[in-house]
Amino acid sequence: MNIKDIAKKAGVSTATVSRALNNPEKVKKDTLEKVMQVVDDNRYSLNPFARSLASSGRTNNVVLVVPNSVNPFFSQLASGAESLFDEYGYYMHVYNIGRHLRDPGRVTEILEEVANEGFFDGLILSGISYPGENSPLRMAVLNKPVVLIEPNPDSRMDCVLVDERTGIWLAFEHLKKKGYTRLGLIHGGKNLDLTTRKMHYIRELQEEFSLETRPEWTLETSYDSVGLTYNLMNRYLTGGPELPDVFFAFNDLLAITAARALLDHGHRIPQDVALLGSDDIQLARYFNPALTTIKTPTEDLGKTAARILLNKMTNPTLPPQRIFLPPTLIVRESC
Amino acid sequence: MNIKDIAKKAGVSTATVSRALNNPEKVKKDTLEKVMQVVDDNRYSLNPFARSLASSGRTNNVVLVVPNSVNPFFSQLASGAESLFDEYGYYMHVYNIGRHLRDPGRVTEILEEVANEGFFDGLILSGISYPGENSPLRMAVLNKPVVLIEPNPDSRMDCVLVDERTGIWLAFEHLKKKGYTRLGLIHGGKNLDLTTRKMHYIRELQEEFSLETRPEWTLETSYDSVGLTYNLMNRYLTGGPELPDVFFAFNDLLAITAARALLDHGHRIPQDVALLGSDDIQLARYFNPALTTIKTPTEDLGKTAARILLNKMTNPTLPPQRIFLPPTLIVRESC
DNA sequence: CCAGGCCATGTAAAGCCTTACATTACTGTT
DNA sequence: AACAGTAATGTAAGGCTTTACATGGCCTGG
Repeated sequence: MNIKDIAKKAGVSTATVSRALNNPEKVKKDTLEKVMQVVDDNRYSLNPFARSLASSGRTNNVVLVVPNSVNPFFSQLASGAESLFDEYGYYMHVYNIGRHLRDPGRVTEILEEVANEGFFDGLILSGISYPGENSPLRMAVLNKPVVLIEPNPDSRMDCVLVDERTGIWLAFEHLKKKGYTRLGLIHGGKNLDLTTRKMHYIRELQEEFSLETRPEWTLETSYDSVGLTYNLMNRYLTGGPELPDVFFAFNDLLAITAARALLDHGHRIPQDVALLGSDDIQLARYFNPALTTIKTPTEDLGKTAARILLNKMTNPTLPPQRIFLPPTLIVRESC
Repeated sequence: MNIKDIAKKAGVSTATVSRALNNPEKVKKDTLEKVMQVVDDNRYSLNPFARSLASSGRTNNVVLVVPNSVNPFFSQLASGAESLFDEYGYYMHVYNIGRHLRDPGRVTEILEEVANEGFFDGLILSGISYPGENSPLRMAVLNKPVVLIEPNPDSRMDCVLVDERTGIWLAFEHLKKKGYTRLGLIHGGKNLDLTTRKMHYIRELQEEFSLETRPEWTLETSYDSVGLTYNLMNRYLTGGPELPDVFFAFNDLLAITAARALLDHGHRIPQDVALLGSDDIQLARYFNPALTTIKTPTEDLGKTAARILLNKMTNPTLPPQRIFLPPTLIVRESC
């Protein structure tokens, strides 16, 4: 069933059917009704591929790629971006690359395929380290506007990032003021971008605030699985190890699960061990104890990326920009 | 830049270029290299619309429509579905209909447009009440396989649902055993499907378990905004009202925010007021106090829906099925 | 040395729509 | 009644790829 069939049945030309469906106001009322009748009777709808092909390919879709859709951080980011896209008549879809994150080759491959499928006008890549300048991805994707959120800032692309270093600086200042000196670290995987970046800044800054770290106080768990995180924390604590003054968890999800394990082992927070999170996900505030955390302006991150992409889509020749958003420290109960 | 240009530059036919790009193994090595060189030099990629048009429209994309992507419930559901799609080589994108949920007309419109864009092979609709038999959506969507999660079960479509009634039954049994008789309710909006459904079952069952409800114990907040929920709870509690024995929150997010408000007003949980949630989102277990909740087999819901859709996509003539998944009661600290 | 078969490649039709331009049908004016 | 001008509709080209079938080259075995 295609537009020709409909045209024949309605006794009009294909052009008229096309107009009836796309610009009803351009068709006389009688004709319109006649056509629509046939369309409805046959439950017909235009073939989207032919449509986009013929009309040179606008889709009104954009996609947001996230590394872990279960982390509320990315939901919030998505929510921010979406609100803007929605306002401008775009449909935002999110694609989660999660389970392949440990395999950079596969990530590139997937992105490339998604890009090739290409049923969208623009792309936002969030929290994913971007394969270098000449990667096939880059080429595949380059025909469409792309903006990056929060990766390494050294590429030549549009990106919006948060200044993690000052986030950590702020947090450390707070720790020092409160008199903490022994710093535990909880991250979710040694080889992941997020981890290495934060680690880097920590090393850079710890001396300035006289914070001591130790291998036995730095815990490797998982960004994907809170279950795993809890178990690892649990096992660690069962040994009754000597604890640091404060644990810095690399995201709030980690912080919350760690908190629970700490609590379950009878450690009070913050009296016995303090806890510092990162991100300020929505629930951070409602958790008990409420989380002290380095707030990433999550919604803003999404909105800003969306704004850039929106510009880029209407005007593809715009030069790339790089926007830094400032983190803040939210002091609550846990630290 | 199209396949013809590439073909010309490489001195081969379009068919060869097409093969080089889609089935490299069908092309002699020399030729392949020559073609790929030109492709790379020109950063060329096949036009996805023409591609899908020519190959009669397979895209390897599926979309999952959710009503609220910020609720971890749906993230988990998505995660379940995705794991299966991934296994079978499909890319799952999620579309959040969130901010339009209060306007059913708009919801239909959006779904219809998304369906018309139609760059996917199948669709899962979750937690959204489905516009009746003859709605335009139905027609728009009907060309592709659709499966429904968790809506009203009376349509003629594939759907997977959880038996909410027995969930509530189990919970009420527990409440009775524990000696609670005064039941508070926290929902997120009077006119929403989820609310009316649960309300219905509650009314049906409360007598059997001698649970008293009262207008002043039933609180209307918001499923979308935990901030709003907290504020409303806060305001409510500030009056120092007489509290029920136990609050049943219609989802865990509500439960957690309510808990926080309760705690902030000095009510101990469960000693002063107990709290019962619904869904069993991941964090429910880690919250302090750990949430007693009616567990929806969330991942399974997603997986099952995915499985049905997968079948339906390969064999569109399959008759519609309806699968019920059982909820269970997870007793933890809050009740 | 030739028939038969396979491999690599080419040719061209098919897939379905949009839209510039051409044509026809009307309306209202003079 | 004729004409101008506008509104409605039709014609057909163009958008880009896939793929069935055709072709030609080369190899193998008899």
